[in-house]
Amino acid sequence: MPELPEVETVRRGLLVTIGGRRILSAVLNRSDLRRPVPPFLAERLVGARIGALTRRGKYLLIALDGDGLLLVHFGMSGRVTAGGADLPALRHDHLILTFDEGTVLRFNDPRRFGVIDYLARGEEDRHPLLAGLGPEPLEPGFDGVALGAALAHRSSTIKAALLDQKVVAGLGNIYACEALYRARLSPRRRADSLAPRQTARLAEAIRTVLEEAICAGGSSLRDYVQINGELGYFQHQWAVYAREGKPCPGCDCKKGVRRIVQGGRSTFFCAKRQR
DNA sequence: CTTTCGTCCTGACTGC
DNA sequence: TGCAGTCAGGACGAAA
Repeated sequence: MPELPEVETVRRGLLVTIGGRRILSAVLNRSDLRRPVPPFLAERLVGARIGALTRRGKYLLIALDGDGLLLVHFGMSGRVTAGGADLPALRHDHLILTFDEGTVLRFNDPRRFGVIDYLARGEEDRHPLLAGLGPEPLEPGFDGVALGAALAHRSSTIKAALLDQKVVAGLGNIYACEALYRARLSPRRRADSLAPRQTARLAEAIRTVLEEAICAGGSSLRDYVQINGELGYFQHQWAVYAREGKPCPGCDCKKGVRRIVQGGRSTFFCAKRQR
């Protein structure tokens, strides 16, 4: 479930471990991920030096000298770890990169919902996976007005809308639930029913929950780890997610946190506090 | 156009 | 202990 904070944590970790390094070897063990990995990927990577490391929504973009970009999406179970050459190869290590000075980077994804792709620099805006993405919630332009515009004329629930990457890039199930809790908005509200002050509150809640999660190194539920293998610890700060029946931290309601299913996804919320 | 639903996949967990 | 069944969920494509 790597969402924006987890991808951002990986990006920052990679900055330190592989920034400026040269790729000595690239081994692609299997290419049948969510979409096929380009067959020429490995040969393009060998010899390349790592340039800028950026992120768009839940996508990690690793620039290579020359004119290429390595695009990585973690899907459900993807993880990237960096270590020495002594680390044993694991099942589901789909891409293994060895760098000068001996660092070994592994992309591991048991469920293979992840994506690895290669694109030319300047193609970012046209790439099918990136072209339709909504605003970056941590960029300055993201506020209640922008969010309100994205939610206008949407009849779906606000919860479903927040999971739509066209509305805002980077939220998944965990942070959508947590942001709605912080904004005191019911996940069952129609997306287009929010008043301006409510969209402002929600935009601010999205921003703060993501920032706090990044500070905590992300949330570790089952699969996610930071690139050094350590767990994130934001899961200890969840107010509602995966806390069905437990007391809501913000009020004394008897029922506690409730779980409902929306669009096949679990939603956790406090019916008293969120309206 | 928007929205919903089924699908992909494997590991962790539950219940018998 | 073992095995079958269920569940989790990001994003796409098809259908409504």
